[in-house]
Amino acid sequence: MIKITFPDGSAREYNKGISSLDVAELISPRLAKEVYAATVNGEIWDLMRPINSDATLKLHKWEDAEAKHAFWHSSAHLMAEALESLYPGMKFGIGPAIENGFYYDVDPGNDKVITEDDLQTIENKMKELAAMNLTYSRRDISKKEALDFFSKKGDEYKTELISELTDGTITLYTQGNFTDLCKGPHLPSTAPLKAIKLLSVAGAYWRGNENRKMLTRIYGITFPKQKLLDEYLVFLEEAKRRDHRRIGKELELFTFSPKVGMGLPLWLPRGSDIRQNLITFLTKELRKRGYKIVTTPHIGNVNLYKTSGHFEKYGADSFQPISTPQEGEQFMLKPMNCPHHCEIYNATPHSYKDLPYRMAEFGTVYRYEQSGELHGLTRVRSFTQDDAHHFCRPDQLREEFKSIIDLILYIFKILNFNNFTAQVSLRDPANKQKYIGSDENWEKAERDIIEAAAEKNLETTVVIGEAAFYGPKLDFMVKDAIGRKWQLGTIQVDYNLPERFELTYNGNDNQKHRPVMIHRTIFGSMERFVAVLIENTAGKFPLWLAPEKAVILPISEKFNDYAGKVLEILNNSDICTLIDDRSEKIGKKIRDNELKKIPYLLIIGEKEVENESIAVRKQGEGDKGSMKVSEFVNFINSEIKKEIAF
RNA sequence: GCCGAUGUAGCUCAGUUGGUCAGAGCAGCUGAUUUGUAAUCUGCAGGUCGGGGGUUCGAAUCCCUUCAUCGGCUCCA
Repeated sequence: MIKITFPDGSAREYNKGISSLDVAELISPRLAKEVYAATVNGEIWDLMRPINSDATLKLHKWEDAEAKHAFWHSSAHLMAEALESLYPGMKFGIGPAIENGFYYDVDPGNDKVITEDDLQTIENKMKELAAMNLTYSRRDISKKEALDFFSKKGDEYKTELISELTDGTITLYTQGNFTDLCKGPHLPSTAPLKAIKLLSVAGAYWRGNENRKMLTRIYGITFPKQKLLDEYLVFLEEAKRRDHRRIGKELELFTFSPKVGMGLPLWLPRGSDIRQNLITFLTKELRKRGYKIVTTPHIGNVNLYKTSGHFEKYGADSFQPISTPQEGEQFMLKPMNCPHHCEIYNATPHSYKDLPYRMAEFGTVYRYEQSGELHGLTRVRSFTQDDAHHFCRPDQLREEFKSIIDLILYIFKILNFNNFTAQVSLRDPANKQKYIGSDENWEKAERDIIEAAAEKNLETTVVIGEAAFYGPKLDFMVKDAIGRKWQLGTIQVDYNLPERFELTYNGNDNQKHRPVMIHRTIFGSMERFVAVLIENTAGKFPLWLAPEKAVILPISEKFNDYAGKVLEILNNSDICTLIDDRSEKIGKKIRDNELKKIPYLLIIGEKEVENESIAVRKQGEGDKGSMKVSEFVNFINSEIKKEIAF
């Protein structure tokens, strides 16, 4: 007998070799139907795998990520089986479960192409196979056997993977006629794979290496119930409706023109107002916190970037230097603001008493992003960073870093950004040539970041190898409507540029000392931030950000005169207001302006003219009763104050 | 940059296998209506079917090329 301990601490005895599924079955047959994987002694296992010694056991139902993982991983194998039967000779790369579903990378052969038109056929085949209730069986195998098996099959991708594995750790899984290299875990059988949907097909480099062959990646998702799949598909549709590219067009916020150039956003008046409202707000906040605002040109001499090291690192992949009629002069569109800011620092002498020097600029930069990478406002070739550089003494670094974390959290809170994650990005110690600067400085900077985040009780994930080439960083990430992750704010420690630009300050010992530099953004860029804001709010911006606060709707043309007077009063009171004096019925005007997401609709008819008032309707909420115009002015101002005063 | 797909009026989309196929709704402009909380009615105008080239008696439809967009990959100072 062996003892199995459950998560609640209770324990029971079972026969040696019992499977997790049998344990579930003994607890309740219904539970057995709902579990998809198990964690045995901290390791995720197949339900069928025999437990041969005392163990802790947690059974995973659909709600658990572990269950979904096994479910989708088994689905990937099922898809592979379907593909193999439909396309004999197809070769297989890898086919993992992902956050939402699974994919498989396949090589259909040189003259074959799989397109979205083929997905239905593959899907049907999967359904057919799933209904056969095939069992997934696990087999330990030696490296040699594994290599023999897959080279016989002609699957060079699998043999490549196996050749890098250690002997004794290799397992195969088989269901039906399909056998795959896999460490599992899997479902007991294909029976639970009831609702199947293949979503898209895309290209993906083998092993993520752009120099290697491009395979075909097929994405799909499965659920144990059709209802869950239907809900997921509805969710995807809704997400598409929140896409900032779509809303940006509908609400006339921004556009792109092939004539101007791809990835170069054109801000329309309404989008520009939102952007400007953000800038005004943040500028005010920065001044309160001791920042100095500076302005620098959009280009800089090539030598500036040679000094900074950016030219060597990124010169070849940038917009190429601009030549002038004068021989030998070359300028670059500025890809970042830091070198300019270093030279501003150098323009005046600094005492240790004056540090930290916090220098901020809404600086527009230009980066040559690959054409296939451009994406709405989130990935563009020209964008405005809410950039700042803190020049401080080494002993101030920790506090300075923490104050920036505070600022970012404060701004996110005002904007109701709750779903961000914080990521500490460190260098890859195995790949030091990618970075510049001494080991000592790197280690110190990494320590400072980790400790500052910890002192601020910030929950972070640590990612090795994601650091900037000059220093480690703390990034704030958010997800867009359809789950893609974007980096917004970032805080980066840099010992390198101060060295290269020979920045100094006078210490209390009257000697020259080297300051440390912190690069930081809060929004990241105005473009990306507004994009995320659009998707967060679905275009219904908070009052203080809305381009127009109100629109006046006269019930008929008879009231246009009075409406015009109200319009003038509101606009003179800095409450940006529109008027809709078309010869339309009031219902139509309300509908049209509701759809424009203007926060307040002010209806004016006979009653309002008589009482010198306005009937206030709040967007999305309906009639709020009538008010005097002056009352409305006060009301709007106090509402705005509530939104941005914390 | 790479793989695949898409590109028809300002917007959303119809246009079977090449042969009155250049259409609809919304938006716009006309005129009528003068309206009380999510779509009043009439009429008009709008596109060399992304651009260029080709096949054909005939191309929105087939082929080539180019530009742009979309989904991924790679990249992201």
